[in-house]
Amino acid sequence: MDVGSIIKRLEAGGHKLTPKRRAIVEILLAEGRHLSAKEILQALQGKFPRVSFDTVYRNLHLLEEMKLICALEMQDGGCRYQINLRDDHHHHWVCLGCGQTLEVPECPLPVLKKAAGAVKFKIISHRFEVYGYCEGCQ
Amino acid sequence: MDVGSIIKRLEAGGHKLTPKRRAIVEILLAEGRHLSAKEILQALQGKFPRVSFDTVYRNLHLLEEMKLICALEMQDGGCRYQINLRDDHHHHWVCLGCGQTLEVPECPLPVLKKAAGAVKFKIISHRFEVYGYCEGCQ
DNA sequence: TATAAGAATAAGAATCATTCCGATTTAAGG
DNA sequence: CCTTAAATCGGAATGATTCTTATTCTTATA
Ligand SMILES: [Mn+2]
Ligand SMILES: [Mn+2]
Ligand SMILES: [Zn+2]
Ligand SMILES: [Zn+2]
Repeated sequence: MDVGSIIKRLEAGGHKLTPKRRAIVEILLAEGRHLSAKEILQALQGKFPRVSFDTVYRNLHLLEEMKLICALEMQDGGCRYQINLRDDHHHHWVCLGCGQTLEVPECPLPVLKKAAGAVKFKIISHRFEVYGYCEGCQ
Repeated sequence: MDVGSIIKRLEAGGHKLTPKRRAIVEILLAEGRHLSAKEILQALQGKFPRVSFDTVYRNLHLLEEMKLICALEMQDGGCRYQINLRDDHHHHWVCLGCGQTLEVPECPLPVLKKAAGAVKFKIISHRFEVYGYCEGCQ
């Protein structure tokens, strides 16, 4: 993922390319790890001292909708965001030490659905995250 | 699960049996479905008009630690609580309509760990919930 | 280049679940 | 009954996220 292809996909979706929007993407690309909304705001304030939380969240929601970033729900309920390296639906192992993530090879839902068998339940959404420490942080 | 066996386990754990603690257990048993902290507080205020949120959360956390209740994390980030019908670790299908829950037969984690194979990652915790509509609510 | 329309933003208030605090009360054992 | 740690109260504080209104950009089109 690079700035160019992300911008291309934003434009294809009919969204404006504003300086703050571009900067948020650049910050996420430059950092490589998952960042909280607050961290993104602080990084953004380097270039734009008057930027607001509202702008950060609005853009994060947009980028998430377009599947350009992954939103990771943390143990404490907060969210962290990172550039999406894949196009398909997937989950993460999240390192609580360094913030690195590993991607879970397969979503466990299909297997469970098969196991549930007869159970009639219309699935709307699901969440699955694993928290711990990567090799380097143990 | 009945009040008696829950009280027995609280006492075995060295915890006092206070009127509010007992009432919270009774409310969860009587309702059968998962309740938010606010709903529990409101029900509790029927008997104890001056009870506080602090008391509700303190007791819910205690009951959860003792595995007497399950805390379900909802889509919106809030939590709901219900009497734990099983002693082992498990997850839930949560009906967004009626609040009913179905228990997932198996935790997907062991299978994933095997699939991950060589990955060295010290797991601290994980979350897995499925949201949707049960047969009656579809 | 000028204009218009809609998208995006700023600033700060509001929300809402949850936690924290210091003062007071209470359950349970001896 | 006494003692003491545990539990509670009342309300303030927290912190992430959302909302509101006025204002400013972007982009397309004339
Ligand atoms: Mn990912
Ligand atoms: Mn359960
Ligand atoms: Zn999945
Ligand atoms: Zn599990």
